[in-house]
Amino acid sequence: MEDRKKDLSERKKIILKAIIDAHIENGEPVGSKYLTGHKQISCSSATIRNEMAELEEMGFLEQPHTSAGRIPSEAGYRFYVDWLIDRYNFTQGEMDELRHTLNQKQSELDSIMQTAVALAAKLTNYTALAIKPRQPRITVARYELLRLNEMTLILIMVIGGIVKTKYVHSNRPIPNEAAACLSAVLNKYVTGITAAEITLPMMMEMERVMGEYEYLVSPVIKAVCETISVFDGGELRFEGINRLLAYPEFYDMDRLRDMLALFEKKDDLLEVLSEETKHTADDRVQVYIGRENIVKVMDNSTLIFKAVRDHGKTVGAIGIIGPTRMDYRRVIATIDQLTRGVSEVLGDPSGPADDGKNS
Amino acid sequence: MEDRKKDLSERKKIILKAIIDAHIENGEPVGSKYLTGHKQISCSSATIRNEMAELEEMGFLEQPHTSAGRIPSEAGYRFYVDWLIDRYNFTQGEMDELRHTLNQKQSELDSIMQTAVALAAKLTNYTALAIKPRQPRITVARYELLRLNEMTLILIMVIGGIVKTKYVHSNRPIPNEAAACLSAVLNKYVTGITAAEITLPMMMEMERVMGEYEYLVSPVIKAVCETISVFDGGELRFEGINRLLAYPEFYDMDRLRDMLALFEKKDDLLEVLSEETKHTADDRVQVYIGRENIVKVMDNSTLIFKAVRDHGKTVGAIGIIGPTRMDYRRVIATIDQLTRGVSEVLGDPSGPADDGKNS
DNA sequence: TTTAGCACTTCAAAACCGCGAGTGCTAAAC
DNA sequence: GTTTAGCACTCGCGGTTTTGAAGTGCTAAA
Repeated sequence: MEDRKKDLSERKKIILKAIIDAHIENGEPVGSKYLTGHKQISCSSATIRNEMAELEEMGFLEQPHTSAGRIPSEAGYRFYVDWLIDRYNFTQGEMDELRHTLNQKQSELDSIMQTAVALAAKLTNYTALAIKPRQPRITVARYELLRLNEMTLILIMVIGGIVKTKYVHSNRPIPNEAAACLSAVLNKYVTGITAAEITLPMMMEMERVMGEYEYLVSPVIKAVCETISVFDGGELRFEGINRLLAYPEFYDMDRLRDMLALFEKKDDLLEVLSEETKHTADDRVQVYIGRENIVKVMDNSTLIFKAVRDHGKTVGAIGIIGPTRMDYRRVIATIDQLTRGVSEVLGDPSGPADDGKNS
Repeated sequence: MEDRKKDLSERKKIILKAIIDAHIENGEPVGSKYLTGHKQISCSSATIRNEMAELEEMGFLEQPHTSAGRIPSEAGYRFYVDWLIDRYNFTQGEMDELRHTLNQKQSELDSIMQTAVALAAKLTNYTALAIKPRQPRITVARYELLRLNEMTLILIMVIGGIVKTKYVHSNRPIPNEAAACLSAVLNKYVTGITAAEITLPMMMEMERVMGEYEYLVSPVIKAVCETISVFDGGELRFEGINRLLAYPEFYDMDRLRDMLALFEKKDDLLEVLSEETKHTADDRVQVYIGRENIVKVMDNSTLIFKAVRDHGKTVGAIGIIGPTRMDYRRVIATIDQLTRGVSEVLGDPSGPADDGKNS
């Protein structure tokens, strides 16, 4: 990797950066003449043309057609993000707003993520997403049952620090003491194991212990399994979908439709993201440019996200999605600060630590 | 109202209906010659032209420009929906699918609505929406507190048949017995009243009763209020946003953007819908055409929805949103059947009753 | 190695044009 | 009085042509 940095002469780097900056700014192909005005470049347009031709040969630039300027290729953006980009500094005001908004609603992870993702959309003006990754081996830490009425119980489960509730309807009246009894049994037999690990002998054992209330075991266990399977399914939430339309690259109806379909189907993207958020141990902002994304629809889009940690454990991720031509500097910085902020609100000490380099 | 029906001669009605049917079908302005082929119309194109001119004068039709055919005006659609439309009959297959899908997931209102709205989008091929209306005077029926760990309680509330949970963090250790004690106090003092009705004297009284645990009262009450205010905020969920793009009337980027923004902001629409769902006592499918909608963005769109009742109480609504030119027949029938189906699954006896006329 | 000059390419927007659909009107027919 | 045929007129749509600007690659000189 590091040697690739040396592949380019200093002047080529300046030119490449200037081209990408300009293209990000206005979205149009940039020509040699335009760069003449750039302060760090002091050669003529002809020289720049030669350099550009070489940069194209190397795969960092491409031409929509002869006689248009150059636009960055995916490799170009990749090089830019990896080596050329400089750090974006938030103004104090922006930082304040960010902190303030996040601290507003001091409560569940869910609502914090919701605020954060809304903020991400607003600050970057791209479509933002919040990811709750799949958790294939999730277990219940604790059960509690309440008797709601004659025929209905409320089943309360503490799963991965989150509380989930579910009704359980019975076809026979439920005596008052049955609820407490059943919670005790559940807590004894089915804590710390996954849904798949609940075996028939276990259920029979529970029914034996429950004595005359054995008829409640089966519906409750069914409810437990259902809840777990819904919970570990992961979740993907979008905010600011309409912001896509602000960018000419999404003016193509077909692409737009595909994109919206992607947003609605969620499964594909969730799959990918669950993998990524789980595996990447490092705490960097992840940047996937164009075809680096596994989902075909996102060929011309960039996905940027970073995991949110709560006391070292990955509990989700926040990111944005937009055209490959995007303001990487600002977006990367925003996502970085935002995830830090969320961790902070969650009380994670590792939050404010700051290293800055990103991949 | 009824006399307006007489305003139009039988022939005019046939012609108007034919025009609207044709326009719904193919989206293009329909001319006099085209109607000659219609089976119920047996006069020449010239006569039809005269009739059309009169219908235009009355405000039921309009011309995009001279020398184009006519398209229905909003008043035209309104008349069509009120008087001209005939009933759409589902095939047995369609009915079966509907029932079957709805019965799949026999559980919470939330997930039933989710299934229903997905089904609505699929069946109609328009964007579907599920509404949980605002409930300004919501009260908690029952409280329960669990001690999660040293410093945290889980607050469980039964609100309007739904269970909500929330963490309460304390700054002092919480003894085991405090939870039970506090639930008893909550159940005694703050059931059946709205958040606004919790007064300072009441809180002081509770603190007195709680004795040494009085430091828990304030954070818990705060949590209660927060939860209530979030809960009665109402909810609006969309499904199938990408289906908008299938219709040429949304090919205009600006309109599309506005529409998506509407979907994200939700507040406006929720406001309107909460009002409507609450006030309309009757069990009809509601149809709002074009500028009949209070929200300006929806000028060229139609909103169709119907309340979902659970044992007589309105618990939500399901609807669709689409271009003014839409297949009213099918959509109205679909929404009607769908809400009936949901009520049925919820166990509401009034569900399957069937009258059919709609406004 | 850099630069000025020039011929060439390509696309985008504007201008143009003909076609066809559909109308309104008038006058004749029923 | 109502219906119909006929006709002149209008207007937008789609395709083609024209024009112009932008930018390149190459060559030859500095």
